Amino acid sequence: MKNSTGHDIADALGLLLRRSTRARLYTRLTEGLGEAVDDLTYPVLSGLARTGTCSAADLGREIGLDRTTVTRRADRLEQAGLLQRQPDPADGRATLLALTEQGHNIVSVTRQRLAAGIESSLATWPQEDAQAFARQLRRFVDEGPFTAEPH
Amino acid sequence: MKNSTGHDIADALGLLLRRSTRARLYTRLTEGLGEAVDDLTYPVLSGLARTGTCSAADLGREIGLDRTTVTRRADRLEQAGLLQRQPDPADGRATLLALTEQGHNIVSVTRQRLAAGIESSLATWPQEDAQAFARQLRRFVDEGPFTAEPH
DNA sequence: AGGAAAAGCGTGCGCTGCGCACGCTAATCT
DNA sequence: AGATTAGCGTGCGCAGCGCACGCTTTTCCT
Repeated sequence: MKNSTGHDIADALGLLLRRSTRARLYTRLTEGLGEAVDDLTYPVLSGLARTGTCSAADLGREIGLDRTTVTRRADRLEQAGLLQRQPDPADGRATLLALTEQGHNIVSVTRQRLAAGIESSLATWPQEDAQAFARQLRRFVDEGPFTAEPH
Repeated sequence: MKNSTGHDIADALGLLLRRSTRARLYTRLTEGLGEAVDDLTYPVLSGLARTGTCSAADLGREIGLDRTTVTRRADRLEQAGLLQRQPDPADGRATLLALTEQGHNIVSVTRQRLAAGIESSLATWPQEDAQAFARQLRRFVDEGPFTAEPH
């Protein structure tokens, strides 16, 4: 009955979440990338990079926000030239959101920043440990208790 | 140059954060625990369990919120009997926040829920893998790129 | 084929939560 | 002792969120 592993992980996870709230992490990652991209708009940018060109409603579902909220955040990003609205050629009502090249660049930069931070903090780890950890983390996240959607 | 480990971890981490935003996770964890405890008030409760009885200002620093915000959330928790205000015997101006027994119970329940969820998702793992993962995760979080405080 | 229902978008509006500024009391410094 | 500082609660303005509405286009049903 020495299985306190669940508690250990819960503790570490709690600490991780406390440290890297979306707000905190994204604020830090997007520092100095222009006024339009901050902790609120970045999820839209990043989500769009993940899904590829799509509608605001779809993107909203992806990142867990209301359609209208996405629209407004997208407004800011569009005005800054990071994002572009295109009429859907297949559907006259629909408006597609598409990253511009500049938008893709921003996402690249932030992702690079995050990966670099992680790698530098892994610098002292034996490489095989780091790789094992990466695999396990991936598996944990995929199978984990947070897999189910909000509803 | 095969070191894409940083990117792998960054991806998994991104997914994890997307799934377990404070709002989502805490909403789920606090389900059915009464009207006073939700994703907003729970961090106060949980933080107070961590720090022990302390002032609202201190607690605010701990959980990254403004003093006044903590005060207001604490109001709700106090009204529900989960938390109690005590005049600081050593300082006439100060007001200490202290969990009631009922408050401690709530925290226990949510922590148990989280640990149980994690353990069940680890059920298929070899025990030594799970323990190794717990150790590595703990180390990663402690040394990690998110250690530094916001300012 | 054509009218009704549904889907998609943007915007007006009310609600909520946050943090700053103020006023007050108590402690600390000179 | 008088002045400054620290701590608390509350009033207030601001920002973001999501619902509801009006509009256009598509889809469905007869």
